[in-house]
Amino acid sequence: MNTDTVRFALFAEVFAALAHPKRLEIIHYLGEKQHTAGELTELTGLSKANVSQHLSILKARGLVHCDKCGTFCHYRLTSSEVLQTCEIVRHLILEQMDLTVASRQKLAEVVPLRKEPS
Amino acid sequence: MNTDTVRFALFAEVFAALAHPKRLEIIHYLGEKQHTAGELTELTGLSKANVSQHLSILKARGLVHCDKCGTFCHYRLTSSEVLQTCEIVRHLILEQMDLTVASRQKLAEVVPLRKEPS
DNA sequence: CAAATAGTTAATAAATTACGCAACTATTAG
DNA sequence: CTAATAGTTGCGTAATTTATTAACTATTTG
Repeated sequence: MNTDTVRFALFAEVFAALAHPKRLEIIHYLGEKQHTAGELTELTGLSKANVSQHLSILKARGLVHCDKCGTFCHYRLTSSEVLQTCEIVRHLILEQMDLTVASRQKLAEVVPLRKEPS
Repeated sequence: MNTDTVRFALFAEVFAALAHPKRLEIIHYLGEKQHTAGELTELTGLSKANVSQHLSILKARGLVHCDKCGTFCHYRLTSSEVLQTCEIVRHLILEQMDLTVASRQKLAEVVPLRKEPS
């Protein structure tokens, strides 16, 4: 197993942690301010156990950090770069949507689109 | 299904496309210059079919674009933001490594680490 | 100490993803 | 038209991921 193989696998693990809608939602809430596991349970509507599992995945990949305080676990993002990553992907998605719209308009110049019933 | 649910799902799909070592390797090669599917087969050491499957996932998520030219398919990254995303994650990983080293050193100040037999 | 609260962990079943193989399409060359 | 080349697609199986349930630890409170 060469160095690059390990490197790509490491990257893939971080991306895999981000590859779940509910984990992204958790990250979104933690981007605003820190939250306890219980608060995230309410915010996401998931079960306590499920939130805990998601948080442990995010923690294992170094995306969130946990401060234990009594019986409460205060979670927060480890770095602003977590949100930055999401922000760039947001641009990517928007670009792609623009492209879709653009190519649809281009198409419309050749074959006029029928107005869909609203 | 509310708007945010859809939004997080969309993000998750893009991250899922990035959550595979070989797809990241493909992105790495495409970051240097465009390549045909056949070239990527050689570069990655994967089977032709497998490369094609990975490329179709990357294409479906809008990360790569394909120009067909005769029987050849020239693939390229759709945007420099694909590499930017990887770059930020690289920082995240490095930060985390630094933290690991730092906390290990901090620990060493209290409880001297025994040298492991090499 | 007992009960309540906050959270984690383990086990399992369902769903998803990955990959090899074979069959397939499409383009080019003879 | 036939063969060769470049690439894609469908399918079966193995591996991984996910969510649920129940059981668990740890801390606080009465």
